[in-house]
Amino acid sequence: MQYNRAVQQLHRAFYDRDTIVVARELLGKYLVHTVRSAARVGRIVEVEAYLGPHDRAAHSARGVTERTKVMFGPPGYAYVYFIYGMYHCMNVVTERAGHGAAVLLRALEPVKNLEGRTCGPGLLCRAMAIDQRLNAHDLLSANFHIAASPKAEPFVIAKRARIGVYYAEQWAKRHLRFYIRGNPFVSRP
DNA sequence: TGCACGATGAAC
DNA sequence: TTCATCGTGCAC
Repeated sequence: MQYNRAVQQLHRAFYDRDTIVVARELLGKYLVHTVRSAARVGRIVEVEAYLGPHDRAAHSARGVTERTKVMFGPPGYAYVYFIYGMYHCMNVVTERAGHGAAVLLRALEPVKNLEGRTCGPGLLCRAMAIDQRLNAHDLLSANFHIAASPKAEPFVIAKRARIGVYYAEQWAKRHLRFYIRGNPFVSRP
């Protein structure tokens, strides 16, 4: 894989924009986590946008807490949380500090050094070796970041309702899940 | 200090 | 449809 971090790593300004725009543009980008000098790389094929405290489905809807404070921090940081007693989920914090928005990464297409399934937020974190230790980690770093893909292949973006947020009333119905149409690694096409 | 439940995934 | 499994948030 041709890869030049200096050229391809996304900058802070990428994340400091409207959350839906960031969510859509994260599709096709490469998530990179280097573990024991081996770069694990996956192409992002499915995401969900969580818009802020007004979004009833977002963790930030409960306000600033010990867990959600990262979501209210500056953009371009990882928000990693533990769920159902066994899985981790990874988000990318968006918009300016205090806003409380983030994009959940739901599925990856394996590119390099990935073993096991990567379709679904829990499996994705397991394959990428992402856990609580990476919570609040800056994504503008050498070992953990997101980069533009070396060869941008064209794709069509599909949008659907988010998964597992049935309790969020009208917010449960909004089409804030985005994925690459036809990609076999999407968790729920 | 206790307890209900969840941005999941796998089995049945 | 059910269950594993435990941190978080809020009630008491």
